[in-house]
Amino acid sequence: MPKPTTRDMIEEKADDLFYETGFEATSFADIAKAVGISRGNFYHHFKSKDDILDAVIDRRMAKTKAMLTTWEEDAAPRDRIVSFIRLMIANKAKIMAYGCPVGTLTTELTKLDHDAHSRAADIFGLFQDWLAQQFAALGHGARAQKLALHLLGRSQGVAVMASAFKDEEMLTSEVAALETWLDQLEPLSPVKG
Amino acid sequence: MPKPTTRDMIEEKADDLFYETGFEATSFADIAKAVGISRGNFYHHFKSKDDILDAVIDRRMAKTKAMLTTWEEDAAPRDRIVSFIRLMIANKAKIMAYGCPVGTLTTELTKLDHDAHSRAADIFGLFQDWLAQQFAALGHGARAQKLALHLLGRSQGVAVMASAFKDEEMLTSEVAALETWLDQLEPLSPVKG
DNA sequence: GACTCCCTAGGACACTTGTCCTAAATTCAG
DNA sequence: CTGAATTTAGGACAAGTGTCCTAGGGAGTC
Repeated sequence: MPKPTTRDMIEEKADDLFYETGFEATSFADIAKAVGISRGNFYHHFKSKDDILDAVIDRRMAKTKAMLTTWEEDAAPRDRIVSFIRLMIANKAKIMAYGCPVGTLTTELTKLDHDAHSRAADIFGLFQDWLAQQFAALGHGARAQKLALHLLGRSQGVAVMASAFKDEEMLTSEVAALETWLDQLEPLSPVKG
Repeated sequence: MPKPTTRDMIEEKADDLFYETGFEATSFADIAKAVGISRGNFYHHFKSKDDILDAVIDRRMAKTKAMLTTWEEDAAPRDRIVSFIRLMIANKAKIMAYGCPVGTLTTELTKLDHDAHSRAADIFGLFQDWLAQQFAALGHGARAQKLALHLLGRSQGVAVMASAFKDEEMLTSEVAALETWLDQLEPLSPVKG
């Protein structure tokens, strides 16, 4: 595989640091040290800190889209939704340490009154639309968007509490509860079959 | 009533600013301007920024305890829990603008790896214990703590999504769903009666 | 009035911030 | 190899950070 460009490495490390320590608390010096380049070199690749943030959000949107596509390998909409729910299990350690990357970034940008806030929220939009498609395929057309938003909210709540209390049991039991919730949704009248 | 001391005013304005713009993003200069005092004057009242944070957390804990006590004027545990749920309606505007004060502070302190993180999480602990008492009084003794944590998580999820999307409809409909959830909990075998 | 003590203002401090500039190093095309 | 373009390092910059110091103002007691 081609070796990553400096720009790629800046994006990658910035992505990690924004997640782990927050956007505001991450300085150019921190990113420079993580990448292993000089501070002044940034401005050849990004013209401002906000520019890096934009790139990180783009990057997260692209990765999210790719992940959602992967989950579509499961033919059954129900299983696709389960993939989403179990993402919290897969990312358990990071969620307990830093919360949800989407939720925490969006929340921070809201408080900073930052222009990029709505673009960060658009990542939630990607999840919501994709989940709504799956719920619609399960026969919940009219309330598909609402169910998607509900599921997103439940996930966010789990992430916030699990990281606040560093409580793995809470995370796993709430994930189980979400799967039960999914399988008990009514009415079940799939579009086809 | 006695006029507030300078220390009180610092705590109050710091509390507001930490909520509205975040702990890290709030500077001494910001607080000084809000209070109307000089920057150098702080160190007569607080010996560091962390000291102000400690005072703000103490203040929030005290206000939380007072609020929980107020809610106990309702004799019925069910109504007490409803008071908690409807707090999101009462604080709708602020929640949509800044999220939940407890959740967002705890999340930020987690990322900053700040010592006060666990003290901030203790505010969640106050809510959880109080809610667990109410669930226990409703006859859910064995799973009272778990139900309390579930309800806290649901609330956090609502706050995160409502502030991300600035979606008032989501907030009100999820609050209604929580009340439905509460009234459909089983088994209902109150301790007395 | 004199004295003490608490409170306040304002500036100095060392450091970090995001940003920008310049010059050298590197890469690559001809 | 030569020359142009890209990429890099390192430092300068003004502004802002949390912290600390000192001098004076104001209230209250003897």
